[in-house]
Amino acid sequence: MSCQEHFVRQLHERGLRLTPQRELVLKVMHQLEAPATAEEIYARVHALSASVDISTVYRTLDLFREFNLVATFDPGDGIRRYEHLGVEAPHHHLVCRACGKVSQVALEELQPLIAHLAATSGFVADTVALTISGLCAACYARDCCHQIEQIPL
Amino acid sequence: MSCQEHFVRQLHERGLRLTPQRELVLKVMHQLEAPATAEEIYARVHALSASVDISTVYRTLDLFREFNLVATFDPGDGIRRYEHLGVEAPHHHLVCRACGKVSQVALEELQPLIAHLAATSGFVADTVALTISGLCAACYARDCCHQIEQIPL
DNA sequence: ATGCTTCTTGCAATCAATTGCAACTACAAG
DNA sequence: CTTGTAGTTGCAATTGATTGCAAGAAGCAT
Repeated sequence: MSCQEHFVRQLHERGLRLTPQRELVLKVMHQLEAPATAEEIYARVHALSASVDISTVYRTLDLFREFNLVATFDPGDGIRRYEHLGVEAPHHHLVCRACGKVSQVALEELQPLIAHLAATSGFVADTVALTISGLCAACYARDCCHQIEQIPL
Repeated sequence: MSCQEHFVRQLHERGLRLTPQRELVLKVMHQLEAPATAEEIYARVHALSASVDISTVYRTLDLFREFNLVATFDPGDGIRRYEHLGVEAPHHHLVCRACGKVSQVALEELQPLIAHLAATSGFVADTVALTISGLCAACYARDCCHQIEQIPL
């Protein structure tokens, strides 16, 4: 089953409709080889059909996220990136708070934690789109006075 | 050493200054008994001194975050909450994507994961302010068709 | 105290993202 | 094919948050 067929089926399951706008955004997501901002995605959609509004792109990307067709993360600059799942295996993101570098972590590496949370509190963590902030190895080495201590009132 | 003294010392270490505005925001943070939005914090600061601008509140809260005086998280509504550390022990947040409920996880529970990341990639995760999205036990039970499958292109 | 340098502030403009609403349209039923 | 209805869109306004900049003030040295 193609991605588009899968998408149509998920739409139907929820009583939603396939529109030209949604097809265009899906097509653009397939062309992306790297995570992109909503503005970048909008630019590509706009090139295909100039009448599509950016708010429609945002709404469609939200829909894709609900359907787990895309994952989102914020590399720390406050601008959300959308990443098509299927291009790469689902993975989590480590974002360096100092240099902004984004590295990936395979799902499996977080499995013990996710299993632990499920066992202790019943919380089922999303298996896509977890973003962990911190310092990458290089920045940690540079910034050695990063003690995090408890402050008394 | 009081929180304020600690704050002044951290300011001096970076060549920054103690201003009435920063003292006010710190005072308001101490009065909070629950995480608050920037707007709520601004309202309290404004009540103490009407001339303080909201952009100053945002800048000051950013500073507090750098100093690990506050932690921030987004419970899923797109509005950031600021939480004074010291009122409660530092902790991570589990945010339910369906009902918005926020539960807390002690630092220790994530220690194995953090240690694992440090060992494999050298990435030092922040020990405050990690937010994990997912479904709480109740919503998971209700929403049973949450399969996250890999979509072929 | 006084002056000087550098940081900080308030203001307004801006940015990314969301939302209300009326016009429009996908699509199933007849 | 036609119709009806509920989902969808474009537009404009709005929201939460950030930023550029000139005026102002903290804090150090004299």
